[in-house]
This record gives sequence, structure tokens and C-alpha cells, in this order.
Amino acid sequence: MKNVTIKDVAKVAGVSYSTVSRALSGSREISEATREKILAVCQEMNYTANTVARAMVMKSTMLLGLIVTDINNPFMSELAYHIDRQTRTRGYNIVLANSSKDPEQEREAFELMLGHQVDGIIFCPSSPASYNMLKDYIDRVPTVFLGENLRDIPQSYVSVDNFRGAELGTEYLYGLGHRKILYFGRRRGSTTHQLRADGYASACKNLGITPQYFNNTFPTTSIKNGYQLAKQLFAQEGNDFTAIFASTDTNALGIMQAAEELGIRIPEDISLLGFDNIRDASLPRIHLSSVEQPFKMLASVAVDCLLDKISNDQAGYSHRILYPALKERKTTARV
Amino acid sequence: MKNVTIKDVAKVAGVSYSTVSRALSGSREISEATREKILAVCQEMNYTANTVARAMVMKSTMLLGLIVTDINNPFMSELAYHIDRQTRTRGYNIVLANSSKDPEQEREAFELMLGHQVDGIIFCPSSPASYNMLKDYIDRVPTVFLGENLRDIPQSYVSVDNFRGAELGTEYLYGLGHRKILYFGRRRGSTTHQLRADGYASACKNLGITPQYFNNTFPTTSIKNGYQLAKQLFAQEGNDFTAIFASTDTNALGIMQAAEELGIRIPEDISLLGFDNIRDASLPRIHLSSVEQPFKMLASVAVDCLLDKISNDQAGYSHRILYPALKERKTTARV
DNA sequence: TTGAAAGCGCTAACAA
DNA sequence: TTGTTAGCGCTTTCAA
Repeated sequence: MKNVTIKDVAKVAGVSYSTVSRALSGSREISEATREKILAVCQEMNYTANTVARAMVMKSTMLLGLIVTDINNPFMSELAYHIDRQTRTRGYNIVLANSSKDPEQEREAFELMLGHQVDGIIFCPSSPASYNMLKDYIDRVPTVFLGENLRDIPQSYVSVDNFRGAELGTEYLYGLGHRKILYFGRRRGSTTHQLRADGYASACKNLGITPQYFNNTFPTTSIKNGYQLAKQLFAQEGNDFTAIFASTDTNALGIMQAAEELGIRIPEDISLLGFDNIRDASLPRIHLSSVEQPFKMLASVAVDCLLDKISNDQAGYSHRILYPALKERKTTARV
Repeated sequence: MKNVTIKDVAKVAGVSYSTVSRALSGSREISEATREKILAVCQEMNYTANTVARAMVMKSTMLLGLIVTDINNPFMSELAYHIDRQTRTRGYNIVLANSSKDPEQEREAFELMLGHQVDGIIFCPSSPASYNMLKDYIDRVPTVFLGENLRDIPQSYVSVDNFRGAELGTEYLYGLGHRKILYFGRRRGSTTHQLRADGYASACKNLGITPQYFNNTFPTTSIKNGYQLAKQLFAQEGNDFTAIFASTDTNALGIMQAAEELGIRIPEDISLLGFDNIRDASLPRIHLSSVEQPFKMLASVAVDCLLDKISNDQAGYSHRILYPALKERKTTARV
């Protein structure tokens, strides 16, 4: 399985190997005749340029690292898909790593990416705490954080406007006639979640309604956790709400599952609104209304931001906050 | 952002750079004292070995290509997750590419992977036709096909036993009392789909029931296509079945959507069985019964198979066919 | 046990 | 327009 190199091509074409390099790189300092001859030989010999060797001298691998918590998570695979599309058209390839939300694995992933000399990293952190832990790495390679709002951290990140999204959702529910809205899944240790809870609180205040919270006691958010939480919620006395605003779609799905078991009808008995608009939300029978993260846009802004950083070392950093939109489906109804 | 190299370390440690290399590679021809000193310096200087340079001389990048049709597809992201886990523990990283089921993009992906000198490729082809089209590439790099059964093609692949899976599903439905079972989504151009349809036919024959088919006229399988097909199915005259066996879960989801619109109740009016057991099948309100692909096992067998091939060029090829299992949920009921 | 030097496949500066 | 050569960061003989 010996690969054919530029030297093999040169030998066959009867030129020096730097001439072959020129032909391949589209240099103008070469005659049209030689170029064509060389290109023909390349074709014939099935020559594929060795990007690794090129990387050594160019100091660019055309590889971008993508560190996600879990590619299996629809939120992440949605982003990954768009990131791959965006970068491929610009000649970059993606090196993927899952962190499983484990800081140690995040560190490992960075280490690996650096070893592979990726030109930059798109990093979906497991929590804002990742920033401090990985600061040293981030100084060594252009990095943009994606998905998590890191507030005033001096690094580039792109995120949806979580505060505004929560306001939007609350206002929407209010518009449907709901006055008793429970915010489900407030969680510590995540700026994103903090902002969402704050947005909800702010909207409640403006609307003149009383905020109610049911907190997420788990360190992460998943359907399963949402389900267990929801069971607790529904089991407790004195509930008084007509709508639930779930902090994430996965939480909302957990609520649906609990409601289903308990015979609580959605939206007849309570309305349910999610946040993220993951693919699952649009599935038949689910039809989850949700505050939408503009995945494609998030991906493309993150990619642009990273490539900017790569081509211009001194560019500083930027925080790009995108607007969410409301996706109305069938889990929300007028009171 | 200049990276520290082995030479920088050597200078600080006061040794030659080949000594540093030895310390790092765990060579025994070095004194314990020097090794420790060097390792300490590496630590202190934040040295990360340049895998690219190492790859040049070792002729191994420790990179594996993963070509999927679409990482956004739960079937694929499921596999990708497990593949990443499996390979990471063995020191490999994943370069990801989406083909969008487009043969031209598959070719491009191979070209890119070869350029990056990946040590091997796990390839989830869009169709069996991919094999012929990409034969030349496959000769140049260890490759294993995943997900699609390529029958007697002289290349390694790992796949579930689609024939047996379809038999299993049919038998299960029969056991529930169903005698009129419609096979939904038979499609040309995919061995996988052919085998599933054949397995169904075989089971029908053994069971003494009459097979009924509703063909997929689209070139691909998706919820949307399944939905459109199902609308056609339900609109036609003379339907006579109590259960539908969908060729894939995505098709089944499409059927659910159509049934929902039309007020057809599942499983009260008809039972519905899927194939693949993608993550969506287990969602609340969906509860799709399905023939399960053992994703984790598929991934780990594919990884083993590929690493085998990489370490032993002459290993020939192998076809690994895994057993499916039946996952019973709530879309299937006794007649 | 350590150092010197060749070479992996390529690009780019310099010569011709 | 083309060829020669140095060198990217590393591993690995071969000498010392």
C-alpha cells in the first residue's frame, strides 16, 4: 500500500519534483505545457497529495478540532452536521472528540488536538468551568466556544441569546392566557441555564406574574433526569400552574414521559414549552413547542469566527449572540 | 502561538534532541535520571509532541476516517459515538466526514482522508453501489464498511443480520396473532433492504401467510418519505392488513405521522413494527417496537476489524454479521 | 547511555 | 521557466 509521492510523479514526468509541486499548487511560474503533462501523470498514477507533509512546512493541517460533549446528543449532532458542511467547503476537515461532559476528557481532547496540530478548535464545553481549566490550551490554539454563553470571559464564543429566549417563551405562554407558569429545570453551574432562568424572571416581572421554579438537582440535563424530576414535581402537593416552561427540550421530553404515565394530558391539562428545538421536538406524536436555537446559524457563525481567528492571530475575541425564535407546535394551548 | 518542540526541550534540559525523543518514547536505552529530568522539563514547558512530524517518519497518523451519510441521522450518530469511544481508548482519533448520501461526496471524502494519511477508514456507504465506485481508494487504505451488507464483495464489512432481523420481526408479529402483515418500504438498490424484504418473505412462507408489500419509490429512506408513502398507502382502496412491518424506524415514524393525521390509532387499529431501534424509537409517546441493531457491538466489531487490518496488511477480509434482537414497546399489540 | 545525522514528503527561497 | 537545496519536527540507525 505504498503511496505514490511527488518524487514518483517527477520521475515519470521527467521533471524535478519542485516542478511537480508548482504544477499542483497552481503556481503561475510554470509553462502550461509542463503543467498539463504533470497533471496528466498525477491522474494516471492516482497521486494524492500528502497533506501531512505539506502541513509540516505550511504549518497548517487544514484540520479543525470539534469537541462535543456527546455526538449522540441531537443538539450536538445538529451542530456537528452544519459545522462539517461549512468547513468542508472551505477545505477543512473535522477531527471529532466526545468529552462525555467529563473535564478530564475535555483536557485529553485538547491535548490530542494540539498533538495533531489542528488549525483551530470549536469547543462545546460541558460547563463554564471548562474555561478556567483549559485556559492554558486555549492560549495555544485558536479556539471558539460554542453553545454555552460564557458571559464576560475574554475568549470568543457564540451562543444563542438565552435570556431573550426565555423571555420570548414566557411572553408567548402569557399571550396564550397563562398566568401561572412554572419554570422547570433551573440549574446551577451553567451560565446558559442561569440566563434562561433570569430571562424567565425578567419576563414575569414585566408581565406582572409570579415566577415559580422547580429546580434541577442533577448536574446535567437529560430526558431521564427530566423524567425523574417531573415525577417528583407531579407527586408534590399544592401545584398551581397551567403551563410548564422547560429549560431544555430534553427536560420537556422527560416531563412528557412522566405526564404520559400519570395520565396528565398535554396540552389539555397543562401546556408544555421546551427550549432548543432539537430534532426530536418535531417528531410525530411529540410536536413539542420550543424556543428554537438557530443551529445552522450558530454553526456558521462559529466557523466564521474560528477561521477569522486562524487567519488573523491578533483579531482579539468576539462574543456572538444570536436571536432565538419561537417554534409553535402542539404542546401549548390557550388556557 | 509558537509551539515548543523537542529541540527547545533539549536545549533547556541540556541534552541532544534524540535523547529527548528517547525519553518520550519510553525507550529503555536511557538512564532513569535523564529521563526524569527531561520529563520534568517537558511538563514545565508545556510540551506536546507533534503528531504530524511523528506521522511523517512513523507512517502512521493515529487518525481514523469515519465517513457517514449524515451525522445528524440518529443511526449514524449512535455509531459515531461508540466508534469514537472505542478508538480513543486505543489512541486513535476520528476524522469525520458527511457524504449526504452523494457518491461524489463519498469520493471526495476518501480523497481527503487519503490526503490526511488516515491509518484506516470506517465507511458507512450510502448504497452498495459505492463499493464499485470507490474500489480504487479502498485498495489504498485499510477500509471497513459498516452498516450495509455487501454480500459477497471481497472487502471487510460489518452489518446486522438483516434477513434474520426481518424474519424475527415477522415471527414476532405472527406470535401476536397477526396474519395479515404488510411489509412497508421495500426498496431497490440496497442489499440491506433486499435482505430485509427477503427475510420477511421467507418468514411468511414458513408461517404460511401471504406476503404483502408496499414499496418505497424514493431513492432514500426518511421520515418525510415514509410519511408521503404512508399517505398514499392509507388513501388506497382495499387495504387488508392488521400490522405494518416498516423497513426502517424512520419509515415507521413517517407512518406514525400519517396515521396521526388520519386518525388511525396505533396499535389499536394497526400494529407497527420498525427496524433499527434508533434512539427516537424509545422517546415518550413514540414507544416504537423495533428490531434492534446492536449499535455498540457493530461499532466495536468494526473498530476491531479495522485495527486488525491496519496491523496486519495481509489479513484478507472478513464479513461480520451480528444478530439483531427484538425490542418490544407499545406500537404492537395482539389482534 | 548519549550524540550526530539521515530522511519522511513537501514548499519555497535561491540559482541557473 | 525550471532545478537545487534547506528545512518543517520527529524517529532511528550508526558511532562514540
